[in-house]
Amino acid sequence: MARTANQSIDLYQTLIDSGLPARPARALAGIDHRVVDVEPKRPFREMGTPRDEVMFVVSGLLCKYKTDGTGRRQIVGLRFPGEGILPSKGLRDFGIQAIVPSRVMVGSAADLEPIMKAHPEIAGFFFELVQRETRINYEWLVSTGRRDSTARVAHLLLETAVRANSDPVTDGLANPFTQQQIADITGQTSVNVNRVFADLERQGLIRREGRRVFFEDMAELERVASFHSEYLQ
Amino acid sequence: MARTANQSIDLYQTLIDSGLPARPARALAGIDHRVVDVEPKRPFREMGTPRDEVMFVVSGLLCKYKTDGTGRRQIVGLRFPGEGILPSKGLRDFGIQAIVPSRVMVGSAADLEPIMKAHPEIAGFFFELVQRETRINYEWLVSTGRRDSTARVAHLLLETAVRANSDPVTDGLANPFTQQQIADITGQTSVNVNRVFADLERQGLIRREGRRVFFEDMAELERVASFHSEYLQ
DNA sequence: CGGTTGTTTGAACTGATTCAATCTGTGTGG
DNA sequence: CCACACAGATTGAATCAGTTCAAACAACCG
Repeated sequence: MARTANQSIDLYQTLIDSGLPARPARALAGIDHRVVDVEPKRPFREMGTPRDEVMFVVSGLLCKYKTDGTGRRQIVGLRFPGEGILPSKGLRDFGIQAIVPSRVMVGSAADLEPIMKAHPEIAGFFFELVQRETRINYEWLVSTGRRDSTARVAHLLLETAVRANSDPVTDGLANPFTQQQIADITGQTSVNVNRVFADLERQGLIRREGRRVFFEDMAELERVASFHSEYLQ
Repeated sequence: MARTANQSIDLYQTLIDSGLPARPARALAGIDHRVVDVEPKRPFREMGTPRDEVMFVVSGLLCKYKTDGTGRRQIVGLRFPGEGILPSKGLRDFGIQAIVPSRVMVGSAADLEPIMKAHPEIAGFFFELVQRETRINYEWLVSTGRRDSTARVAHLLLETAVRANSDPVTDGLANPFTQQQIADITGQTSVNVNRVFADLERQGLIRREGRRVFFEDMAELERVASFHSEYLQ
């Protein structure tokens, strides 16, 4: 049960920033937990295992993924620092993997329960977290269902910039994804994602320096992506 | 505030069936509410309106939908009888419409709050409801992102049969959707949905009598759809 | 019966996939 | 510091799944 004051403070601050009052935030951040370093490329949690853990991402980036009948992968959710994966009854119907090397706080659902009883605000807090994820999910569904490939990629970039809390115009977005991962999120092939990136750059909407992406024309980018940030709260 | 004993008993029973204990179920079903008849084709709730209502579908079928930049519609969720739409902070980022004529119980979030305080089990109950919807959402994301058009339609039919609680082999599934609506769910065009239906029938996987669909080869249908019912609980 | 909504079909087209090859950057060991 | 390996990015050509447009057909309903 490794725990450092530093990491707990990070989580506490994150919870506060997410709108949880101080007392329940302290209780939640103080829960007995491990801090795990997760490497990309190897599965962290497999599909079909029990969902008896609370997780909060301290740093890095996790994804939830599923696989269709023919083995093609679809990433169904992302978890940025401060976001969590809550426990539930039954088994996990998704796998969890890191996109970049990540640090994750992992506690047990059993330890969480008494704290939720003692601090009823936590239930409402979790509820709002889940609602936000649902809104993101809906937006992803619109992307994969109705937007063309350019709009999908642009939308993901804009969403990532907001969720990663970066300033993509001046600093550029430190794009954490490989083109294959973007394909797995947006429901395309990596080949096409590559062509979309080239298009976006040719049109002057973005500029690339290695993985880093600068948003050269934010307004136009948001227009082609039909991106409206309100769903991120 | 129209309310009949009959309808309240329906909701009560539904809540019980969904796993809520008797006392909180009675309290929840007894909340002050209207029973609204919703007609298809005209919007019931518009996007951008406050999410200050609890709704439970008594009969019929509702959908949540969004629209992409070019006005193309994507249905992002369905609500079968016994399923609900919970309140949240902020504005609705989706519209609500009926697929078939529906009866909906509508209460106010303000009335819900004291009842949730008095019956803490309700929070957990709601949480599990939302988790189930999230699992369905993930499955839809895999469909629109990775499955081919045949698998998408087949998957929707199988999911609908389970959620509508019908026996699609002997009785047939009373398919509530127009082909345009199936297209709006699966991210296709109605023309292609039509061709997929014809294909499925030609392959002997389904048989159609008007809107009604009989599943002639359940095992094969589940295989082509990569459908595993566990995510529906 | 006429109007409306939904289904079916055909033909042309196109966005995205597939397959395959090449290129680039980064890290590793000698 | 170079040679090599490896992962990821890029490009081209052929193919195909699904769209688009347009028209015909069927079912339903007042």
